[in-house]
Amino acid sequence: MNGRNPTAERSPRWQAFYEVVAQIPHGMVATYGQVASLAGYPGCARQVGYALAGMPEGLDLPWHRVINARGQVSPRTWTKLHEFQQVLLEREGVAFKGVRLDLKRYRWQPEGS
DNA sequence: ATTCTGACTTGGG
DNA sequence: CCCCAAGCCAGAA
Repeated sequence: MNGRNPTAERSPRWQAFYEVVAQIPHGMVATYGQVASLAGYPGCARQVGYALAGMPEGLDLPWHRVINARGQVSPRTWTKLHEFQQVLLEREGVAFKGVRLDLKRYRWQPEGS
């Protein structure tokens, strides 16, 4: 199913997810679970993907920098956006090894650690 | 109110 | 490395 913009704006959780995604630096990536935790909602990884699906088009978010824990772009069910997503990442200098990328190398680590 | 589904994660085998 | 079950939230029927 697809998202609806209105719900995104009245849901504080989705709002928090967007805030985190917006902070992912160029050339780096974060997993859904990571975004969820940083947003203050650990365990809600699924909701992150759900929120991004309903992301307003006007919103300028680096949604392509969010991938799954396996280090690969999550395939969409009804669209080919995953292909586009990989292109966008490669364009930022992220190298894919087949369908995956090296998470240890490209994973975003906020504020030292 | 109940059921199903989805851009997921994690732990075990 | 792969596959499976459970947990998770929100929206649609």
